[in-house]
Amino acid sequence: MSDLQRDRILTCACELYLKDGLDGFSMRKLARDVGVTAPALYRHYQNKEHVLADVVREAFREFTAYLYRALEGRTPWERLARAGEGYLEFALEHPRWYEILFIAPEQMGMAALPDDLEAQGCAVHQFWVDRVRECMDQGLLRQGDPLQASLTMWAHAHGLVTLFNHGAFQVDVDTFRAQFRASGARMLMGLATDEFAAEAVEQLMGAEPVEVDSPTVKGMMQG
Amino acid sequence: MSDLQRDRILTCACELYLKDGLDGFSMRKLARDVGVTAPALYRHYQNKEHVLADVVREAFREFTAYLYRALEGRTPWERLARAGEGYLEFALEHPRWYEILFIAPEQMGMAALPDDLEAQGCAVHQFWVDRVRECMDQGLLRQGDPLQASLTMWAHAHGLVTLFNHGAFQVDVDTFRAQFRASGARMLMGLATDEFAAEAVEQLMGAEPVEVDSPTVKGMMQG
DNA sequence: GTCTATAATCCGATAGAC
DNA sequence: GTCTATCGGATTATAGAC
Repeated sequence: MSDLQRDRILTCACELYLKDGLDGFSMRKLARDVGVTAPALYRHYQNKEHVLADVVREAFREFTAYLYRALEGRTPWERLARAGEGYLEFALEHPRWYEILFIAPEQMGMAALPDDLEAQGCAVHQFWVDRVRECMDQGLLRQGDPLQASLTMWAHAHGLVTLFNHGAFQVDVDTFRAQFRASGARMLMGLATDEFAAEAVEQLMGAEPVEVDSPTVKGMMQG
Repeated sequence: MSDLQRDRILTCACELYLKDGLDGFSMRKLARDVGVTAPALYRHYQNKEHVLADVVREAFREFTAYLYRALEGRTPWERLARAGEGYLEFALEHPRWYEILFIAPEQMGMAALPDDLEAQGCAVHQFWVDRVRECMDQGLLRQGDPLQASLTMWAHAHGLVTLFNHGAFQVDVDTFRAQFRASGARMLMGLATDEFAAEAVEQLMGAEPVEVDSPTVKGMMQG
């Protein structure tokens, strides 16, 4: 069942995407890179959309490889910290791969994400929830909903790497790595002073002890 | 020096961008909406790039209007909290405006951002640094570099709204508002337990008491 | 200032010969 | 399985008449 030519097309498609981005990706360019004419591609792929779906699958393979190395850590904290490092390194070393994980399916000409890709996103998010939960169980992170806490951490990390990759910070990569860690440390320690923290939280959450419903995370990515 | 037709074109351009996004924006569509043929537009605008630059200027006008209302707050904390609310409401009510503030200039066919837009971004970022600094001065936020702390808060907020607007969370808007506040509260209070916080920070920052260089923020947005 | 007409490219996808 | 040829569409932008 192996289709060598299809594999060759996918390889070229990934290279083309990494080189020119989603906007610069076209079936005609892809055909040129493969060394055939454009119609020949349609013998192996139904259309552009299906090619891009395979490219996203490759992006997930790369991404999870970086993340799951964190499981070699021997303590919950080590695993969480290594997962954060892996997230950062992936985003820095492969910004185009990182980008396509968060691109809306409509931008790729899809009505919705294929089910298997949606499932991949859920699995990655579950990985984060598990890393947070075991730290809570050990008393390293404050008790609470691990899903909520993981969203806070994820949003912070995603925001930082997105802003950096878009060039909003004029710093070199090593400086940014230090910033990323320092900012993570501020999140763990808290931005408010001890005296003000309780009051600030109360003002933000309202008087009543709030229990926000857990969101259903559709996938880690791509709505 | 008023050019009424140019104003009309810009109005239609903003409506077209808000309706169809950057990908769906073309000079032909714009001409159709204005009620003229495409070449007529080039009497008033040099090219598409210049039209889009004016659209981004409008986005900044809207954005700063939301933000600067926060200055009506009577205390530093009230001003900071209101700024956060304004940021959230702007991103929720005008996701397309929010989006274009962070789009890379190359995606709009520009080599770089016009100087005045770059300056707008810097001004907005300075606004945030000022909100943080006055809270530090009052002992509400931990002492430190206001620029660093503001980046942590900004990344967190940007990450959350980006993920929500891209549809990664399957929650309604009101639930997300509550999540946004709750997540902000977690950032102020800190994710780690009091017992673990110091150790975690030390492990993240290294043994030596670290002073990360302040990044030069090129503009709040758009590298 | 607006028009018609057009240049010059690009795109995804298909029909049908070989 | 690949080719040539082509359909049908998009785009930015310009030349020149009115």
